[in-house]
Parts: sequence; structure tokens; C-alpha cells
Amino acid sequence: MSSDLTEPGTGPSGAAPTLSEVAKRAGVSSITVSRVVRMPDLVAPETRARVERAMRDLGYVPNLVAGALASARTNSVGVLVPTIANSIFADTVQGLSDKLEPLGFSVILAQSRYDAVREDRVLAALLSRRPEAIIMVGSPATEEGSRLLRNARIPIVETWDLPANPIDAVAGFDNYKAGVAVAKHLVAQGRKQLAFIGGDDPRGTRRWFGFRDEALASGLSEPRRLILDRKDSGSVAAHARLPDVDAVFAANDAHAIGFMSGLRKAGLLRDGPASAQPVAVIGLGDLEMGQLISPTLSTISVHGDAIGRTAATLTQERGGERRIDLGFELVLRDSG
Amino acid sequence: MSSDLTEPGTGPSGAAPTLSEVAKRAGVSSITVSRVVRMPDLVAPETRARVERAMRDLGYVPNLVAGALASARTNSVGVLVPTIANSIFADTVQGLSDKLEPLGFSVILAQSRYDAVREDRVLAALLSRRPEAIIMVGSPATEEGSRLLRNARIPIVETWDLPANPIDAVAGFDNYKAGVAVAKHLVAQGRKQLAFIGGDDPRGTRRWFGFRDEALASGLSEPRRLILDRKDSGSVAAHARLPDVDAVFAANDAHAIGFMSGLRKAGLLRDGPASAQPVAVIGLGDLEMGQLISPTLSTISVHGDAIGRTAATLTQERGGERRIDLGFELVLRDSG
DNA sequence: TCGCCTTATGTTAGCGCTAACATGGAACAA
DNA sequence: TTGTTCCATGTTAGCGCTAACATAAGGCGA
Repeated sequence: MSSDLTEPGTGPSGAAPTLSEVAKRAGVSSITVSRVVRMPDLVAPETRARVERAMRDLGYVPNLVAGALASARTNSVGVLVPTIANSIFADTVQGLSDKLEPLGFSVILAQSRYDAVREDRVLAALLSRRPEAIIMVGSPATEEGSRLLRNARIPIVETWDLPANPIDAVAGFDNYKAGVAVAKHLVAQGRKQLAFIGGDDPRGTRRWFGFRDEALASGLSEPRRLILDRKDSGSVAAHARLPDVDAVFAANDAHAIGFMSGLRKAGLLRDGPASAQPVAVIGLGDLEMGQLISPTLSTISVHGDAIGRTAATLTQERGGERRIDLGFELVLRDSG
Repeated sequence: MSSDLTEPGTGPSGAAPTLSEVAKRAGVSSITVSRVVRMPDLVAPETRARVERAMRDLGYVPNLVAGALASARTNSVGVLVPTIANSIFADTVQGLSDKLEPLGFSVILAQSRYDAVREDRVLAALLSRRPEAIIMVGSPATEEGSRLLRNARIPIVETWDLPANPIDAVAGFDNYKAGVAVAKHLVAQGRKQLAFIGGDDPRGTRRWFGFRDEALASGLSEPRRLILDRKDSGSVAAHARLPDVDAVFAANDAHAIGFMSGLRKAGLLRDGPASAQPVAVIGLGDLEMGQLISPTLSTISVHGDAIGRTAATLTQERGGERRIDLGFELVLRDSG
């Protein structure tokens, strides 16, 4: 009775109860308690019941920090994204998290904000927590970051791209080909003056190269390229900076929708099909929103969720195919 | 020369180099290396330089797992959200992460997927990593989860709501009042047949109650309530299930935009101002997208980012005001 | 009856680091 | 000279847990 007065969740000193406090209360050694937590089948039913009782009485919560140090397994995965807000990467994080959580892994999330210095810093911070794998969007921006990851000797999964010399594993799609596919389509549609709007991050730039190369190969003049900062607001006004353009490839759906909003204000948007649009617009990402607006948004559909799940799977395997191309799909709707 | 042949990042046994290996190479004790890492000012410049050299040569990456165990500080914060994808919560995660990262804290991210069982499970998993605080959207769904958090004796911040009996700190807004504000506005606009669409999660339900109570208090008949699952697709078809309704409050902007898409197909959407809309639509969240579509979306604007930043601040303080109402704002555009 | 396996539990050592408390010397006032 | 203080560094012990190796007791075939 007296020990029941101890507040649950606090040991004798008011600190969180430990394995050995549970052990003492249950009259067993601490390794037995450890086994009840991790491999209950190895413990005799009555012993197990006694231990479980003691854990409940004390409000015991295992300390994975200590466990990780002792076993050299942290059961955690580091995840690095440029940004998690308003972004297509959130699907990837959700996908990998859904896959990893049932396996007992936690996700340590970090954002680079498209800043190489910050990326190296958070990469080092991530690594110092000894995750069992790292999943990142894209590839390290610096040689230093790359070195850090190589030396970590854990599975590294680069996503949303198909780098030529990956550190380890890859789950993504060919951004260059995506640009090519869009240009091909616009050319086939008879568009003449192409433009590209988007950021100048590595993946966006690869989309641009594919887009430009294909346009040039088709005999068109070099498309214009408008580099926007991360704020969509820029894309609303973008059409004013692109006179005479009759087709635009936006590096992501948010830019595309912003651009269409600008077109609408300028009276250059129709509710009819692609053929009726004075200016064709193609996005990338296939946000759900794209199907809900008018005209519906044509886009390169990419399965962010599948990228995340595949990346998670790749962290658990050592051998096998380490380069998964999830592909993309040109989804044609009414905007272009 | 010979030791330079050791691959960086690997100690004698191929494992990651440790503090004491660095110490030996630099000819100092391990505590000195530890000080160079954590309190460099306490170490003499030449000693420091020698240690830094040794760290670089060996590719030393501090092991925060061991450090955390020794110091009882993990420098991590657990974050629990219903879902991170396509969601207004991503802004909150970004905000708190931006605030916490410079302070040396890592974010351990977990998703409940609006599932109480999963929530309790990930809460326990989070706690076993001994975070120094927990930030969550909403409040624990179960008594068990609540108990777990209380016993953890760390700052707990509940967000996106203003619970009557919070566990510890709160950063949010009054969802009930948001519902009231929307109903008031629609009544003032002369709307008669109101409806609410959204999920049946606690916050959505509170919005509904405010909305309903205010409608009834204004002498209107009880609004209809359509509970949608997490897929927006439901909201597109929602208008068909709400005949004769002339105003709709959607629990979030995604539902609102989906609903508008359905209205458009039914010929019930105008490009003109709110007064011209056969059916008024008000959302919640103020997604950037809402300003880019036509008609522009009227919405309850909530600063998800500020909620995250405020929550992060609350994890660092013990005293002071622990209940921050960030408020909301009814932003009127063309949809209602 | 003996040896050998199986099952249940325990003992020991140590993961890599840091808190707390020495230690030894230089600087300096009385 | 003799404390006293400060600075730079070291020693010791231990955080809470688990891997690896005992140990003990029963079962069982030959």
C-alpha cells in the first residue's frame, strides 16, 4: 500500500522510474524486465504478469536513449526536406512515416530551406543522433554534406530525382525527362513561344534543361526562363513579364495555379479545353487542387507518397536494386 | 602517416570514432574534447586547435545518444500531428521547426492519422525517446494518452485549439468562436439555409457547434451537417446532398474548394462577388490557393506558422502565460 | 543413471558520453 | 613569503540499458 502512494511516473527521487526499479518491485533481475519489454515470449507467463504489473504500477516508460546506446540501434531515421510547408514533400514524409512507424522507427525531421549552409548543419545534427538511415529530397548541396553522408555508413536514400552518382539508394523520377515530356506535348499542340517558371534548385533546373533542350530540338527558339523565389505571389505577376508567350511549364503546381490566376486577371484564361487557352499552362506535382479549379490543371503527376514509401523500404534493405525510378505521368486536363 | 591511412569516419575497428579516440590522437583527456565540442571557450586556443585537427582527421561526429544519456538532455522535441500531408498542419511544423532548429533541438515527428489507438502508440514511442517537450495538434484522444503526457513531467503544448483543461500549455484559437463568426456573417448576408461540411474530429466538431448555436440563436433552422471522410473527393459531390442550401461553412479550405468545384459543375458558382453567389462558401485555414482561384475564397484565416512558433517558445519557458490565443480572422473575398 | 538439450533467469561488463569534483600551476595582493 | 583566486585540464563515477555469456532446473532418450 505504501509504495502505491508513490506517484505513477516518478521513482523514489521524483525521476522517471527505471528498469531496475521495476525489477526490484517485481522481484526479478533487470534483464528479465528488459525481456518482457522486447521479447516477451522468452519470459514465463507468471513472471511476465508480475513484471507487467510492476511496470503499470510505477508508470514505467522505457528509455530508448539508454537502450540505443547499449544496443547500438536507435530505431530512428533522419529525414531531410527543403521545406515541409505548402509542399509536395509532405506527401513523401507521410508515406515514409506510415511505412516506418509500424516497424518501430521514429522520424527525425529536418528542413534545409534550400540553404546549403543550413543543410550541412542539420545533416551533421541528424547524424549525431545516429539514425539508422537518412532519407533526403535531392542530393547534398555541398561536397562536405556528401562526405558526411558517405562516412556515416548507413543507408542513404536520395529522392525526387535520379542522380547520376548517388551516394547509395535512389527513389525518384527523371526530372529532365519530365521537362522533355512537357515540351514535346506543347510543341505537338502547336505552341511556339514557350516559357518556364520556377525555382533554381537542382531539380527545377533539371526540368528546365529538359524543357529547353526539347524545345530547341523541335526547332523552336529558346524558351524564356523566369526564376521565381519561393513565394507564389511572384507567379501571379509572372505573365506580365512574359509577353507573347503561348505556353508555360511551371516547376510545380502552386506556381502553375498562381500563374493561371495572373492570366485570369489579364483575361487570358478560358473555362474551355486546352485548345481554347490563349496560354497553355502545365504544372508538376498533381496537387488535388489542380482538379478542383477551373480550368482544371494539366500537370506532370508524381507519386510523392510512393516515393516516400519506396524510400522507407530502401532503408530496410541492404542489397537488391538501389535505384528505383517511380516515373511520372503527363496528365492532360483543360489548362494546356 | 600510417594513421592517416585510416578511412575518415571509421575508427580502428571500422566503427565510428569516439571521443576518446579523438582525445588520444590529440594527446588530451576525453573531457577536453567534450569541452571543445560543447564549450570551446573553456579550452586554451592551442589545445583547441589540436583537438579540432584530430576531430577533422578522424571524421569525428559527436554521438548525441551517449551525450543525452549522460547529461539527461536529449535536445529533442516530440511533435504529434494528425497528418502532415496536404494539410494546414505542415505550416505549424515548419514554424516550430524553424524556431527550434537554431536552439539545437531536433524534431521527432509522429502522425496519429486521426486514430486514437495509433495516437496512444506513437505517444508512448515518442515519450520513450525522452523528448524535452511535446507539441501536439489538439489534445490526447484518450485518458491513457493524457495520463502518459502528464506523467512525463515535461512541457506539453496543445495547439490549434483552446481546451478548457489543458495538460500544460496551449497555443491556438477558439474553434467554437470561429464557427460563430462564420454563422454571424452568413446570417448578416441574408442566408437562410446553412450547412456545415467537414470531419468529425474534435476541432471540426467545435466549429460545428459554434456554427449551429449561432444559427439557431439567429432564428434560423438547424443547419445541416455533412460529415466527410478525409478524402476531398467527398466534398465535390457534397452539394448534391445539400439541396436548397444557400450557405456552407467548410471545416477547411480544401473541403471548401472541393465543394466549390462541385457547385461549378452544377452551375451554381459565379465569378462575381459574394452577393452574386447562389451558394456562399466559407473555408478555414486561408490556404494561399484560396486567393488564386475564382471566385476567391472567403475563409477563416488562421496563422498555422505562428501557432508553431508560439508552441516552440512555450516549450522553452516554464512560467509565464501558458495559454496563448492566436485568434483568427474572417477574411471576406468573393465566395461568400 | 547419465549426459545433453531446452527453458527460464541471472551476472557481468560496457555502450560513449558528461557532471561533479579534483589538481596543478600562474598571477597577484597583502 | 603565504594565502587566495583564476584558469586549463584531468579523474572518477555513472547515466539506463542490452549483448554475451553464465547458471540452474527440469525433461528425456538410451
